Amino acid sequence: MNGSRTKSQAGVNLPALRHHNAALVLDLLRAAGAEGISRLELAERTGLTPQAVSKITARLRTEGLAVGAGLRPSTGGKPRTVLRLVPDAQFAVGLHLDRDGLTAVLVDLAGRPVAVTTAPLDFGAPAEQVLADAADAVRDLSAAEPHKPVLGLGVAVPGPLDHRDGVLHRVTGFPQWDGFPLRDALAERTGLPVTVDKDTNAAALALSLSGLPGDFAYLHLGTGLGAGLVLGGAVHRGARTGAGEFGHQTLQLDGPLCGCGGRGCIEALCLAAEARGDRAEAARVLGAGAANLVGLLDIDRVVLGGRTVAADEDAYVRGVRAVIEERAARGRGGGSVTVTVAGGGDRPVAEGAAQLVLAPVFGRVGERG
Amino acid sequence: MNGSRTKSQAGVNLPALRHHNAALVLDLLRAAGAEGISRLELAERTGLTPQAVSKITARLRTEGLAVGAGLRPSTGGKPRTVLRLVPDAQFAVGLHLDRDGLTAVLVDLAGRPVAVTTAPLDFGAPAEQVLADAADAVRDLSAAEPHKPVLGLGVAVPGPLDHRDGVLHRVTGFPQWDGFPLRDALAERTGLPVTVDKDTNAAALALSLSGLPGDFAYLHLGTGLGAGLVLGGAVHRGARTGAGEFGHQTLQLDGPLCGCGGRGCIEALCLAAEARGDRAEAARVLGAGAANLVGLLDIDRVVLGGRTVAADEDAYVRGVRAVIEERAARGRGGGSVTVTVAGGGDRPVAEGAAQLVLAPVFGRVGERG
DNA sequence: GCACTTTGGCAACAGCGTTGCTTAAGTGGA
DNA sequence: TCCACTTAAGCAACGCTGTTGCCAAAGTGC
Repeated sequence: MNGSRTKSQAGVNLPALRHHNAALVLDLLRAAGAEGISRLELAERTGLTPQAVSKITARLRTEGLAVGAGLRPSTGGKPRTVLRLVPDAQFAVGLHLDRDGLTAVLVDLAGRPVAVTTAPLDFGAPAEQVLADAADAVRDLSAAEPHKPVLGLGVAVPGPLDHRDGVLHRVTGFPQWDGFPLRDALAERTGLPVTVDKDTNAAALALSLSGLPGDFAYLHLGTGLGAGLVLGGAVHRGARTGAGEFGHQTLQLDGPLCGCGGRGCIEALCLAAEARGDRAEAARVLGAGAANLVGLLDIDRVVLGGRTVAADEDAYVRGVRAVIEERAARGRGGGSVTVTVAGGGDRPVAEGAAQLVLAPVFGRVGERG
Repeated sequence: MNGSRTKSQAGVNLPALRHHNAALVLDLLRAAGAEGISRLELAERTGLTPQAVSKITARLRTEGLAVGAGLRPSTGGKPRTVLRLVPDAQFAVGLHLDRDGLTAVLVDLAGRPVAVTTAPLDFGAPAEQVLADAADAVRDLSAAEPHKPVLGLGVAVPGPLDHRDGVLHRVTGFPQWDGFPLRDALAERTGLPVTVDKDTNAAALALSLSGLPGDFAYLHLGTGLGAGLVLGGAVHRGARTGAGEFGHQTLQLDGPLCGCGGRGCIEALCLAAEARGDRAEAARVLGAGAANLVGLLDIDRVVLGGRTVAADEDAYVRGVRAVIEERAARGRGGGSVTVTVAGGGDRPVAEGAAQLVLAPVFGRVGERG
């Protein structure tokens, strides 16, 4: 109930209250997974009374979003009824448009993929062609569950864009997309509500909704270096969806020239080390950037991903962890920061794109969303 | 209504809804200042119906928090009644404990100081002595408005701490404060509810509530270098209130040794340049760090403050702005970032400390607060 | 002076979570 | 086997929220 106030419109009336509490309960059901959760646990976690939870879950059951799933062992009285989300009540489509390929995935309410399509893609081709290919993939995928509602289409793209109106800015190397209204164009072709976001934000959202606790940064090292930030439990996009520009942070004042025109950028240093086979140095550079980020934002975890990291996960995790721990030892000895890798290569990006659609169902809207 | 979900307890019932909407209206009244705002504008801004706003403002008027303040010019019908916050209905005390001095300020609901006290302070003295001095200052100040309620005491301290339980961690150079429960100790001695935060966060909060729009970073360059971040309209504190560790970001890999034990920290580079009289280089270094931050978080504005900046505001603003603009020109040409200075030296810190108490009244709670 | 516009309060209302109570469904000792 | 006890969950009444429909108040302008 906090966050930006600048645009206002934050007044809450009864329908909004009802929707909020229902989303809250749905989110807890989702987090509980197949094991389920009892009404009384829901009441305890939400701060609502058990009776209120009973009413809310009754509505969810009539809508087909929740069902009973057995009983808990008795603790001396009537056993608790366990409630569970019905994952295949609704679906969402995620679409990852990359420079050289397209991945589309149909996920259920629990975020699990039920159908996947991949296809080569020339992102430099005329917009009409790219849009047609994308719309075809989405249409094929939607047919996989013909009788269940598809809530919408989430799209992850590499370049800078405006998350609110879904208009692309100039994607590096593909000037023809500058100013292109991708959201509206795809909405028209697919007939679905469309949400667009950066690929790193989608990956971070997928990680956040997959149960990763606390605040974290997702660092993606592939052909470039970018970051997705989850702060206060929500994806931080910034005023212009530009947050996460990590690769061109200056890490070496007056250092070697980078392709962006700057000097001493993390991306340039890191990829140069990788190119000359010095993986330890690449990891150390990435670690220094990660440590900067950890200190600045006081996050709990750093998650590494991308093709370059996937090639030698251990080396990168060890190298990054070493730098962060060394710096933490010099500062306050407080909470330890976890360094892990995101498995699955680029798959999380497409799934995260689908989560752009599902997140609002569970009350998980980004700040300034 | 977004933000962290990990700790739950986010269920909203009718009293919570009422409180939220009342705080929302109060915040708009505060932002409108002495000019006031009409019921219909409030309705438009909140998304509530005019009748709901009428009910809410009627309650606020009976509580003495709002009053009518004249009429707007008619636009062809009955003129709108303007409502205005009653700033002296309630007060809050802000306390800034610095290494060598103490500043206490009594502010009204509008955040305006009505009484100020400064005193020398030896932060290295025994805790009992420091607490007694602080409590005395607070008591004297509260007496300035004897018949009006003082909502609480906000305290800003230099070192790392936990904002939630108000316990200090080891303040650099003052090991005796490590683990000291400052919040509870001061609450006992003053009889007021106490909120504790880092000095840079307090300054950032003061700037945010004083009407600075959008997201921004406050960079404080004095004896050290720190930052306060306002993201999504709220102060970002991070998991352990440690966010804003800016001075020891690595900006020059393997650069000169810093007092913290690291190499190439912004603070070391910046203060070294300042020490040898090269102010342009100091500003350039600060600008490089600021540009990193702007890119990472996609913020709208950078605010500079602190004694070192105050000594030559123009040089720092120009230097920082130059680096940010140069880097923006290389990236997407999007929204321009504003670079300004926070006037008033250290005064905003004490006022921001008081705002720690006032912020919840206006529904302005930090994430994970 | 009268028609019109706009503001804002009054009264009735729908719907939210809460409270008080009852029923359902177990455990465990006599 | 029975019965007292415990715990879970629904029913009914309720208080309070913002909303809706209506009307009085207070201006403008022909």
